[in-house]
Amino acid sequence: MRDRYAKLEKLREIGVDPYAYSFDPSHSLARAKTEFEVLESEEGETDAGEGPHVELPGVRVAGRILSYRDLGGSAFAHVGDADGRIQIHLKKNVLGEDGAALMELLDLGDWIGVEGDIFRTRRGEVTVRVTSLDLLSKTLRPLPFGKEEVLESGERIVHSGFSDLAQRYRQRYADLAVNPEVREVFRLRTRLTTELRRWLDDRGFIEVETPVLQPLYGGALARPFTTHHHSLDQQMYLRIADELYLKRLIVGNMDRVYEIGHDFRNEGIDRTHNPEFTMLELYYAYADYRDVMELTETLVSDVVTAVAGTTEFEWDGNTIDLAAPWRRISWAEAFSEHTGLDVVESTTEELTEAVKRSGREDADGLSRVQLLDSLFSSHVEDGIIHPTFVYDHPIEMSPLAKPTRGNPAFAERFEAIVCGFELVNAFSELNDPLDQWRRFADQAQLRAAGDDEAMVIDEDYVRALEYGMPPTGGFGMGVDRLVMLVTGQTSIRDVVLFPVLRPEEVE
RNA sequence: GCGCCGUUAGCUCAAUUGGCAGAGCAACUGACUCUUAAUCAGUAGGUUCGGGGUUCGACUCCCUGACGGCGCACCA
Repeated sequence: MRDRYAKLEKLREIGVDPYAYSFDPSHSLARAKTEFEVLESEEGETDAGEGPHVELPGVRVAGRILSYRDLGGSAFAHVGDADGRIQIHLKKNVLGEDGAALMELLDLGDWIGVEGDIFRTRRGEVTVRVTSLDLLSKTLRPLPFGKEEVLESGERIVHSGFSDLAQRYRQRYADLAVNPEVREVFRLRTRLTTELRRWLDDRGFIEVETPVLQPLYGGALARPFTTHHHSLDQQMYLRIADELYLKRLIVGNMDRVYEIGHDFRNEGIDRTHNPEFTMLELYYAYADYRDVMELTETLVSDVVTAVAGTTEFEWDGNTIDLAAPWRRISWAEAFSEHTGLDVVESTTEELTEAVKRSGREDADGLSRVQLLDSLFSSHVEDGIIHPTFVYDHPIEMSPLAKPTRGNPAFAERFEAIVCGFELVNAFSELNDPLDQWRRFADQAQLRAAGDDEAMVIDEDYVRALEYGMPPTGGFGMGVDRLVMLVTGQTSIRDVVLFPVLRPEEVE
């Protein structure tokens, strides 16, 4: 870095501002290249060095220097921007004295703007013959570039690239700058959320924003992040779910609503859990959970097709197909199939025994619900690879869902499970205020008994239900997890730009 | 929280049994005006993650701490 500080001084000495104020490109790098190729095909021959000499004159482009090959009197470099790269040819006798002096002071990573004509070199690469060179921003810290090889097939091989995971997450800016495939993951992520919105907007859903900072948390079973509002002198929480606010909107005659936003859960971190994650929740009037199942499989299947052109994905060694329809199996059936136990008939002692056998030592203190949940996660969920709706959960596990018609020990709820993790959770939403009150009361009892993930009573929410909520279906979907499936990433950290990490000291 | 593995130059990695800490790329100096993992000649670059210990001697062995990966546990 010391060398680069010296270059800063030299730049100022020769009258170059190392941090320019602006530049006005005529083309993005990708467009410049494409436009040249179109021109070439219109004018005939494209054979390198043969045929008519085609040029696209007067192009102004900008980007970061990715590679540099100094040949003395001239140099070749690759310049990259957000989604393209192009080779440039710098010649000292063309650039003149000032330009030549500037060339001497360039480093990998520097931002430059150039003007010139595009031609194809003898070796066949589309290249800008630079007539004017501007430094836009000097790089003081060397970027961790690898050496790059592009095979005839167009495949890009990086040698000794930037691969230390911790560093890549902490210095995502450097990761993005040198690893275009990382940029591609996040570009695809954005296309996916854009398509989700388009799909929902087309069907009359409206996007809303509900509070992230809440006086009470609810809508899921999880520990919250807690904070304090000074002037109200009140405990506040970061939301763990959007659910209760969105359903208040259904009460308020907003028939179809959705929200894409961050939820926060104060739980462990692993490859499918980041404490802050993106949830899509939607609710619509007059629907039950069967309707939501159809909506779910259609939505996912349509949206992934729109962004990836396929519903088939390779993920962690499995090939999965997200095309509708998805398999359906009842919770009780899946449970007895994989554990050999009956949900209703089994005694709490039998369940406790089974949990202990599955390797968990704290089984004795657990409630029946926790036992069932524990067995389900360890025996059933992990084994489900292909998209599957598991429906009709035990009602004690589902305090916001209507009882299953004709079978009130269960609730009209489903989870969509793919590759061993939960992608979607949905209900026929409970709209009976008296029943909802009883369910909250049951949760309060669990809480009193020491289950710190049980729900807290939300009296205002019950008041809203008293005003009447129509029959409603709704779901919550883990957007990060869908992005993981579509991009083939097996860690949520690879689809979150700045994942939660332990703090470090910056040198 | 528990277990296993890891942390060496800016980046990617070596270092035999405990015996002089090395390479490629990047950087720097020089040569070269169609190169593309450019090439050629040379130079410099280190608190071997931190702290403690064993030893004549520690990158290497022991203890401890930090950070990371994987697995388990927790977790809609």
